[in-house]
Amino acid sequence: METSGAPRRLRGTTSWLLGQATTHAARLVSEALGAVGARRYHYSLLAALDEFGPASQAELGRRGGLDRSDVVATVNELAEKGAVERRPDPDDKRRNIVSITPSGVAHLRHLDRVVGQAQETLLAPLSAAEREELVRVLNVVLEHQG
Amino acid sequence: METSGAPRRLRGTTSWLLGQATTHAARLVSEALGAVGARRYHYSLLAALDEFGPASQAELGRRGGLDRSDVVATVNELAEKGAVERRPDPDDKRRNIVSITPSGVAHLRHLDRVVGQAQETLLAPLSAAEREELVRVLNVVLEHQG
DNA sequence: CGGTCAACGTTGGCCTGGCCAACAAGTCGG
DNA sequence: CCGACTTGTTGGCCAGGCCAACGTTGACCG
Repeated sequence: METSGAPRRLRGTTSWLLGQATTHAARLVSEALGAVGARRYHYSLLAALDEFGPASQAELGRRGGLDRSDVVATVNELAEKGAVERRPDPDDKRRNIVSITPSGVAHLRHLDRVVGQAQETLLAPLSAAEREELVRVLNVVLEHQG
Repeated sequence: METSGAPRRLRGTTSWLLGQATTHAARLVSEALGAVGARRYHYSLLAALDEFGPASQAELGRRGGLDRSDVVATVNELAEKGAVERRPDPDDKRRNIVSITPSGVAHLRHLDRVVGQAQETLLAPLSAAEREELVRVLNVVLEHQG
């Protein structure tokens, strides 16, 4: 075994790097959202509605990778805020149709700015080119996974 | 406001991208570790010991960003497995000195491979150059944050 | 020397995020 | 009409990250 002298640079391992970076980024975003009284799920759900339009809760869950049960809670909270409207689907009595309200859109815009700012501080040390490359690479990774 | 017609590409937002990528990466690593009965903390702590040598629990916590209380639990579990040894510090009765055992080193090597494999599947769609660049950029970001 | 403050290990608890199981109500294909 | 499936909902589990408190011990300063 060559575990004798020099300390190994596990920290330099990509996997660990990823772990560090991910937790860091996740915390930044969560904190930013928490500061304005929102959670990740709120943002995810509002964004999905804004992007793809009204949908049933199950469909919303599929869009954002949320569990059905979590969609219930999130829609409840957003509905209380008036950011979202939940009404029964006349064509399928099992379903609720969830749609974003104008107030919800405004709220989403706000969250957009907040999250964008968090990302700004995170990526501060990177040049414009590096950021672009990072975004591109991350997109590749994500799309590949489905 | 130009929020009229076309759906916006929120998903393309870097912040959201980061969110997606982070959760995805975190899950991959956690699953890989869980498959061999380990957790993030175990890996983190073993790596810190292997890299920097024996230390008190508080010091270990600082190295890996773990809370003191979590270090206690993790050391307990690792000690039961025989991967780690905890003995009182003769020079400072407040402290315990935690050191990694040969078996622990072997265990760590195993975890290294497991985590590396997870990362391999994550980064599969990337070219060697892209991976290098990704690692470099992530390092920059992390170092900048401290 | 005594007293004060800080660090240590430990216990216990909280909140969040992600997940799963079960259920009743509803839909749909055969 | 019957079985298989979907939907919304409730309840619960486990992990991760954090914080508060406590008793013990050490360092420092008057």
